[in-house]
Amino acid sequence: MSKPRARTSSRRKSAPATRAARRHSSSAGAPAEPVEPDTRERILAAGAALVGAKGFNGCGLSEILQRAGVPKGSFYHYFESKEDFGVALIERARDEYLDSLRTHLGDRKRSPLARLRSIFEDTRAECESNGPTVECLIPKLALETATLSEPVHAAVKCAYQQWSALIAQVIREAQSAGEVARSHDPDHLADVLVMLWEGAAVRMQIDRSIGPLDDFLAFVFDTLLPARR
Amino acid sequence: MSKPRARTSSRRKSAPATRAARRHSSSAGAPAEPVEPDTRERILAAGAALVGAKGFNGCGLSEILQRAGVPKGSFYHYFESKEDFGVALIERARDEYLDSLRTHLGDRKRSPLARLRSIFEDTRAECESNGPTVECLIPKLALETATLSEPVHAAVKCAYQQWSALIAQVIREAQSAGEVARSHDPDHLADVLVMLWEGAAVRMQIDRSIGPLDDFLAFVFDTLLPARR
DNA sequence: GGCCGGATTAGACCAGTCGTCTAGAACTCC
DNA sequence: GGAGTTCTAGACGACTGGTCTAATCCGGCC
Repeated sequence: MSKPRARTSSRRKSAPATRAARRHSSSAGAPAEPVEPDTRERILAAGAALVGAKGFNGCGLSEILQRAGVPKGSFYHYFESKEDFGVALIERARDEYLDSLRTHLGDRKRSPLARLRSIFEDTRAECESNGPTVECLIPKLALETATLSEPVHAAVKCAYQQWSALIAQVIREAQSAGEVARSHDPDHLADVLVMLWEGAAVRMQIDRSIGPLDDFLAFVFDTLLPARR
Repeated sequence: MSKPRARTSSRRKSAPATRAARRHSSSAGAPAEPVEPDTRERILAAGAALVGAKGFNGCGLSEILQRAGVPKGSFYHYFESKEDFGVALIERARDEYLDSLRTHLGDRKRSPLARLRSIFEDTRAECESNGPTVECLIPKLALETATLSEPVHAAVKCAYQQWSALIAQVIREAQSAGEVARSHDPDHLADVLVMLWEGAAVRMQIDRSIGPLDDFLAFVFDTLLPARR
């Protein structure tokens, strides 16, 4: 029953987008793109939007490709299978998110606690403007496919570990700076923050309101972290 | 784009299960079902297992029906559509969970805090024995379909509100009994607990370990609730 | 017994699924 | 200019998806 499955993990094969096809208009949307993004990225972007909205199994390849303005034949040039595509989607979302995290956390002009706070408030602001529909792709894909596909599972797990580690690091700095009670174990506290944030994000989608994110911020920064002892 | 969609919300059409269903209990009470469970319930049970494992869009009707030993033609006698079936799935999971919650919380022989703790520890124990794969159907379906289907969304939302309300209630009792710091607002605290638990459940599936649930228990009952101030 | 009418089932139906495959266009490098 | 690689193009196939209509079952009624 199970397909043969071609072991290799994936990892963008090289730099396939030589010069990024100039012609080939057909692109429905993009009005003034300086250099139109390479095909692979276009597929991923369309996929992220669609999968975020309708789930991984909820949308078909054809739909994604049509939205990306890319023919089917190209898809299988860049990805081995839909599953492989899912992994790429997660890696992309993870890299994007972790990069933004590192940017915030590396801002030495602010105190560690302020930096920590900023990463959550930033997302909150984004959700406020884009509507609470903004989807966290990762938990979504995680719940939907993690039980089925080992590669997807691995990608998700890795994303969470890195995320937790970054938070733990800034907590340590905040403790050194005396901004956070030393009684908290940084690693456990980081896990708690990540879990709570995750839960808030899920709840936000359910309530269709950013209220849960506000609850998160209020609880974490007004109650939890400043706690004596 | 969107299908015509047959207006009526759903709500089990009447009493389709003529005799078969011993009036389809619904009042959880039903002790021992001598007669084999009615068809509708069999479909729901099979669906819960399969959807929990593979997602709502990840498994087809035929698969569910085959597992339930019910012919395909019968499905549309009991449900209007697959979406309607999804709603029923959620309502079933919600009723089951909330009932078990009420049982625990109504146990007057224990202190409010002990009761609160027991509902989480109970699930933890269950996950430990059944493997961490145990799926919370509700968040899964919520993330997967809530953006698409209004009825599903409503069912999920309702489930969370009731859940939160139950937790808030027992927190109030615990505060009256002096077991939990009064500085916490019961409603907000309940939301935080629910979010955190939700996040822990998601994380459990990702880590494939009940570690996150233990982190939850330790954090909530050793650190958060006993907090002075 | 003959008939009726609702409950239940069987299976056809087609749109849509993922994935394959062959042609050829576009570009690079010799 | 020509050879070779990369990428695009989209028809195609095998299959499954959810849905629905037409037939069957079965107990009750005259």
